[in-house]
Amino acid sequence: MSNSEVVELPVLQDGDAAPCCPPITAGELSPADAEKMAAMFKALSDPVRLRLFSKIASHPGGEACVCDIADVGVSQPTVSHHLRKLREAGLLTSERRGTWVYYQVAPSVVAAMAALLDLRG
Amino acid sequence: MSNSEVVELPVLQDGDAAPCCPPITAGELSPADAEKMAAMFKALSDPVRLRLFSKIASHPGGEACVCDIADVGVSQPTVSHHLRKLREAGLLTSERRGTWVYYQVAPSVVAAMAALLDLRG
DNA sequence: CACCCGTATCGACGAGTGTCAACATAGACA
DNA sequence: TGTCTATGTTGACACTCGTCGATACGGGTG
Repeated sequence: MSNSEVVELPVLQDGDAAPCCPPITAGELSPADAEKMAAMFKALSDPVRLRLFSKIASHPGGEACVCDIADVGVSQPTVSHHLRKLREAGLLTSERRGTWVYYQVAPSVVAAMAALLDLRG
Repeated sequence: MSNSEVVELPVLQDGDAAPCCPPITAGELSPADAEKMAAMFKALSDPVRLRLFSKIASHPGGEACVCDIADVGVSQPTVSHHLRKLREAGLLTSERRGTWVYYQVAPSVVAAMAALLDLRG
């Protein structure tokens, strides 16, 4: 349940505070960078995953129990499936505390997302 | 070839200078907003599309002829297919000038993308 | 007009994705 | 130990997606 078995953590987490890829307008994306960025976007390209992610991100501390966010109109296994995808993409981390499992937004991701969506024009 | 037949232009272009959706950390995303945002992310969730988009975005004026960007390792019909997807997602616009077709990055998208990717963790 | 070049569309194929019901696993508690 | 609750995993299904070759369209140029 910890994240130790996650094979690859793409994008935004390479060092600690620097994004993996140059700005998209700075020049042609290398195939490798394109692959990493696409993986991140892909993880966010499903409405259910987006709602799960926003529910977690908008919780105090950027963390939430599965039981608090599971109401998105799909079955429980499907919720679990989507949370796994987000975790494998490096956007979430998970931690079991007693009976419940808590998901947290990976640190550097929040700011990047907020900046994208809060941007005026 | 003009964009007049595009059925829906999602995200980031509703008014002119305001994004369609609230910041992801501001609260739970509504199902409708999640759908719109997911459509945008989906358009960017393919490495080939990402490279095409970055090639156009990094060209002077944010515009490029297809012939200048077509070298991404896939066949010409596939390039055309991906450019259409980006256009249908509202991320690009296209215009025919004589023999060649030019694609431009939709205005508000550039800044948002750059902000996301240029952000320091 | 005929020809060539740049780009879009069509049809088909294999691979991947979202979803569910059924089952498995892990803690809490009696 | 046994049972209940919360979550993850498995297997199957329909559907979508990325890709290509073949073909069509549109505009120069001869």
